[in-house]
Amino acid sequence: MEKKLRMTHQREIILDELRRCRSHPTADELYERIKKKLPRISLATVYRNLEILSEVGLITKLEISGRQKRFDWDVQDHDHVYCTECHRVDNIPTATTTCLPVDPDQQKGYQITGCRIEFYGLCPNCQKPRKVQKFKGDKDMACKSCTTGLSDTQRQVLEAFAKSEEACGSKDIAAATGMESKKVSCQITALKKKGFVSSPVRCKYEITDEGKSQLSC
Amino acid sequence: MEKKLRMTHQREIILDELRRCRSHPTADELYERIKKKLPRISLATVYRNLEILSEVGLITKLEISGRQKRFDWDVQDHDHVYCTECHRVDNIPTATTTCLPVDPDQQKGYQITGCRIEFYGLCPNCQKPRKVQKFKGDKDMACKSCTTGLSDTQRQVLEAFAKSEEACGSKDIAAATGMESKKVSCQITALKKKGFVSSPVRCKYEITDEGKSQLSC
DNA sequence: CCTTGACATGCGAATGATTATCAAATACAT
DNA sequence: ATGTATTTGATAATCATTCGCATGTCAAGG
Ligand SMILES: [Mn+2]
Ligand SMILES: [Mn+2]
Ligand SMILES: [Zn+2]
Ligand SMILES: [Zn+2]
Repeated sequence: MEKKLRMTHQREIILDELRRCRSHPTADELYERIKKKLPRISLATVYRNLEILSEVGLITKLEISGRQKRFDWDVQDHDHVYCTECHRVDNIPTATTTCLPVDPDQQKGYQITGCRIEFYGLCPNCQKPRKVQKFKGDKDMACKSCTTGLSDTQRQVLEAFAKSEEACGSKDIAAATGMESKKVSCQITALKKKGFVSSPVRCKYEITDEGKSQLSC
Repeated sequence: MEKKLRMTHQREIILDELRRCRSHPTADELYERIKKKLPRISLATVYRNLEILSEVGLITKLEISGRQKRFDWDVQDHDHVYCTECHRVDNIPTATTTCLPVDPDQQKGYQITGCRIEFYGLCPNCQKPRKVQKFKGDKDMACKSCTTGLSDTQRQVLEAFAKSEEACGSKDIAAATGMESKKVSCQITALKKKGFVSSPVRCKYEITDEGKSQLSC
């Protein structure tokens, strides 16, 4: 009573496109590439087929911890590393399979059917001196606030404040600079710590004299 | 310049409640338990605090492949198994740490900072002859539809529909039966295929005469 | 006591990834 | 060629999680 698969054009292209990827694309990345060949394809179709193809074992679905699923044309059993900064995923050769910490089949009453090993760290790109760093929350900002200068982003935010006649919120700055408001509010917090902006009213901020002088450096 | 944490009542209760859990609850499960002590607490507060507590190392955040995050009061380094059927998560003692397949630090140019090992399989409960089975997609349902009868779960759902005056959605049934709504909607799909429920409007279902007669067997 | 300001909370709305729904199109066994 | 089960595209729904914001709390200092 297995339902049989049809080889539709879209299914073929999806498989083909994944196979010519050396990387481990997400459904969405694949969708973007496939749209060039099949402009009318739906994202749902991509998801559907990746699911089906992995069910029948033509491709592998990678479930990297807590993030987007990725897909692999390589159905051989192998492990992966992912970069905690840019989320890139690569294959990684593990020492030997005989070395796997697999305990006797029955553990805690579980009937174990598999094991996933994930390494994580920084990819070659992200090891380089921080450039387009992802936000890491307050910790990062604390570091930055130790330095005397202003990051490009902070300067941008501060300049937006300088242009404003009255105290304004993070949303206004976001609109003025085109930055994400999340990022903006982080920057505001940092600027506030440095004393370059102050908050006359809750959730509203304005540039301080210190901030103004900072800008003119 | 680290921001200092306050031990608020809700934070205390959240930590306390997690610590008295032998399991690895999700934020939502914890929220449900905590609501009994703090009925006015917000789910966002639970999330926020679990995040903060794990950041400062008082608890551990588990990122089990592709599903809900779970939390662990135990900050010792240890591995986990999860059941592919019911998604329960348990600790699992691995043979010896010396046996980990950790290759030399530099692999593929990655600077590896960690490794996660996840075992999966069937928990003791789910090894028993299928009872409260999780959805497995159409394949499973096709099988079920070959059988003449109704599973316990399906009967439960169908009974809930029988009690309803008007067409209702999976959420309503979930509420009425106390089942997960995801599970419910799978059951509805199966029931629809069997012709025991029909969909007068998108996303709303009602019991059919066939369904009613099925119930009276 | 009465302010302040940093930190926290509750609420609701937003987000992002994925899945479900359903009418219309299509593949493919007969 | 035809009937029908499968598949598609478009879109709405779902689910877990996070964000924005007004409000609340509390320790420290007038
Ligand atoms: Mn791979
Ligand atoms: Mn544990
Ligand atoms: Zn990277
Ligand atoms: Zn189980």
